[in-house]
Amino acid sequence: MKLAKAYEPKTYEPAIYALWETSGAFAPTGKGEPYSIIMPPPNANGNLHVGHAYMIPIEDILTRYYRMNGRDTIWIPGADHAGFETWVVFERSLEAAEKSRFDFPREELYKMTWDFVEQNRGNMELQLRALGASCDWSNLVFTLDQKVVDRVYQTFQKLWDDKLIYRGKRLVNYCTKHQTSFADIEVEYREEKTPLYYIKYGPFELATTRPETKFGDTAVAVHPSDKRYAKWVGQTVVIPGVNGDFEVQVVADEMVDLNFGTGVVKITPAHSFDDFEVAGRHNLPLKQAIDLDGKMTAVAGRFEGLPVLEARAAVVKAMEEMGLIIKVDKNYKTRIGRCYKCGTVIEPLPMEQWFVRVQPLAQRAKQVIENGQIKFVPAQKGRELVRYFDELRDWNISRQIPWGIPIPAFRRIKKPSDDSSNASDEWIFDTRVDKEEIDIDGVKYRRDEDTFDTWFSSGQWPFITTEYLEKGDLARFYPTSVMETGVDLLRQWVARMIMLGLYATDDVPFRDVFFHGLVLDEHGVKMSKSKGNVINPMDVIDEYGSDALRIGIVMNRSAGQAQAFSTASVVAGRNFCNKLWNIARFIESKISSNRGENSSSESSNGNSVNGDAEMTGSPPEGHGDVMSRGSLERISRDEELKFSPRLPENAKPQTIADHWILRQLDDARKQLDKHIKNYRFAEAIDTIYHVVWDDVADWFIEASKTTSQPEFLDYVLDVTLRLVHPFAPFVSETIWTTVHDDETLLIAQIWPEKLPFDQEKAGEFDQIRDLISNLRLVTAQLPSDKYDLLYQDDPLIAEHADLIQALAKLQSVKSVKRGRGLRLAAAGCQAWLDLSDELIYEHQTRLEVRLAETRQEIATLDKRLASPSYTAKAPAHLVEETRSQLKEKRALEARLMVELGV
RNA sequence: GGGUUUGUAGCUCAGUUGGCUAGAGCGCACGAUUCACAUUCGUGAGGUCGCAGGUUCAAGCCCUGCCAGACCCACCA
Repeated sequence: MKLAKAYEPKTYEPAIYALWETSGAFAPTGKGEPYSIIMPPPNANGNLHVGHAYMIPIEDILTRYYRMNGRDTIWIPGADHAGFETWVVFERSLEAAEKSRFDFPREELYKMTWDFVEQNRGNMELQLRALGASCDWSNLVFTLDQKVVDRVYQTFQKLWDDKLIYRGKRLVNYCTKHQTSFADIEVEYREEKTPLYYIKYGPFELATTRPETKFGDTAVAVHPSDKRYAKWVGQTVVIPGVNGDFEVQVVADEMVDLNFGTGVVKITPAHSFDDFEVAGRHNLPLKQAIDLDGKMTAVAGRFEGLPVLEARAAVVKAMEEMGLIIKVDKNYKTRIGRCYKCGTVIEPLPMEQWFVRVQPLAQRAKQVIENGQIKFVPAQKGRELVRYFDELRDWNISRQIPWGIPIPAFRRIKKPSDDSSNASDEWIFDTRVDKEEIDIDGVKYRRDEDTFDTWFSSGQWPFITTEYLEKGDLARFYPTSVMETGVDLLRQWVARMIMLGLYATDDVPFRDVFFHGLVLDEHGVKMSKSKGNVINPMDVIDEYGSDALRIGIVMNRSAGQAQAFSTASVVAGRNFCNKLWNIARFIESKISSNRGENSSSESSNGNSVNGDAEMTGSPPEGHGDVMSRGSLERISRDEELKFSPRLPENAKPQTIADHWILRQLDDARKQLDKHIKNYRFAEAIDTIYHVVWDDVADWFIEASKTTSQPEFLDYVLDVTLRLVHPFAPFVSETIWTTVHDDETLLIAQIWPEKLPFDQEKAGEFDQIRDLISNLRLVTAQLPSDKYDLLYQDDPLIAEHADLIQALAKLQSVKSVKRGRGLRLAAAGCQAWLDLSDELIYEHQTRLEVRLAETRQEIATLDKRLASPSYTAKAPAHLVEETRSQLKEKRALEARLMVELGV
């Protein structure tokens, strides 16, 4: 059978994923301390973007790591109905069919959107699988699932009963095209040029960019300390306008900037957020001049019905004719809010909406963060939230799109005879939202047509998905262990989860929060469709493999920081997988040749025994072999599979290299534990990358070639695969399932515990390594040739002569009575490189440089130790360290001097 | 304007409570190589850690100021 030289991810990944999924390995075990992560639900009918390709690996590393550590682990996937995103796409498809939302009742629109989503659904879930997400699919939650709706209604009712919900006329950011209001964070502000009109305004002059809102003016404001206008404050003045005279009050308010324009501001409470606040402070009436279609209302008189911009032009013209315009600054620039989807200018408009009285919730959330009950990574994000909670204003939870959870509220239909003045009595809570009208004791009510802000439901996500309040099977996973999400969702999502979690469950929704930063393009520029610099993670997987993408994207990245995507890192990730693959190929070949001597029929598929073929067999066979495993009952998660390092009697570490590699792997294990605990994923990748490449491959495997012991090699591979698995699950599992014929899966194995090694022997290998490095350094400078190493009374060299000869590529290693040639500067050895005088002479300059460097270092250390304040104040162990360093350097200096023959 | 954050090798970035002789990947230079891997191996060059002060025995890390960039919030009618 042809030997596949390289690891081909595409050949194995889908089969490996299917194997995991069908084995039941993703499900919690019900044993051990719970560990839970809830996946921020990707858009159900969208595609994953490169941000997901960062988020999913992080969550998967955590999940796999804690699963291997014997925790009762669940990672709950989700799918988001993506209210607004989806609605925009769907509405565009309606427009394409020359239809509009106004042609259908709400139920039908909802159903149509549902079907639309259904058609486009599934991609996202396949892509999560391609990324290797080991999430529990059986517990996937869609944001419009009945259980979500039920719980959201109960929370709404609780808020309602606690008088934390109210109906208020508030200015909303309104897009007249989408016919919906937006949260502040959904409005995009851009600096734009717009004329600033200086106008005569009764006894005043003032500047405005929006003359058409004049019909909604109910006051003018001046600064309280402005002497120029003090006499007017409190009076009502008559303003001649294009529709005749009208009256406004003069009020004094701090919001006015003394130095801008004339220091006088016209107040239009219905169409400006600031003015609305001023109106609140001074009890000013609201006059609406613009309606929901962006056209002038009846208060505009003869301008009624004109769209805003036309009205502005017409009003300006009329004012010019009346001589009310003093001057126009055409180069004036201001920030204008626009709809982030369609670019329409956002109008501040007064609307009746549902609001959550948010401060009581916010203050509680703030307290929890200040008490340290939720750990933030990076920590400053917690402090940012504390400030945010203090400033947070009441939360508008109404949205005017049909694609969402209907608000369960009905308003009494007034009869002509009614004279109801108490507004709060008109609304009732009722969940029969499928009915347009309901009848209670002969009184008819009409439902609110609005839906909830998606953040209102996703803010309850942790306790909804775990069915905590319903005391469901997953309730033990609440609060969740960690919430992993993007920094951009700190306020809109994380803040709301904390507030609503505390409110509904009296507990924090999660213990830790980890924020990942934005993934930028290769040049550090934000990705966007319009710029055409979007990287599709599926293309990357296609070219380099899933593990490569995962390593490449997690490598060189720190929490909360926006950082560039690097193809070079993905390439490094792919090379790493290939390296691991080849380590396994090498070890497998040693094991199988060993087996070949002892037994005759070990192959599980009945083919002739050939390790290489088994390991790298062409895809159909490999695939079949892989697929034959993994039914649920075949996976044993029981005690006997526990990793207690299962070291066979004949696989004990023997050589110093054996002890050394166990020490290196054990160090790596400890490092990985620390890094994962601290959410330092880039460092963890770095650790695993180097222990596998530098230590296992470059030193241990190379050393093992002189004294091969297959059982021990097998053991090293076993440990290595376990350590690698959370980071590169596909390649590690592919190797595991191929080299083991015991039906186990790596995903269900236990993380290594302390490894058995002899510290002293490991140290001896360090010495040999040092000598080999030294030899390589010297010979690299010499003409390419093979040289002889001579040693004198050196048992360590004598014992490991073969190893040194092989790794340093020497011609021979010989014991001599008296050394000659170039004395080597490696610590604690009596060795010479047998060189001619000419070659020693050529090498001398290098040695001189090295000697000078060493002397410089000695001087530095000397100086440090000479300072009495250092020896007195620095910690004793550091002073001791400095002393031993100095001693070493002095010894090196002496050896170098011997080499140089000085 | 308020706040956060970044500035470390040619590029992308690490550097956890100050102990560093400042690291990694990629790139670059030189050399090697039939038999696990050219997606390889060995060796090396390359940094006054944005600038200027300060604290300390010791500063890439702490403090102050400045320069340059990014982001968030608020916003002038």
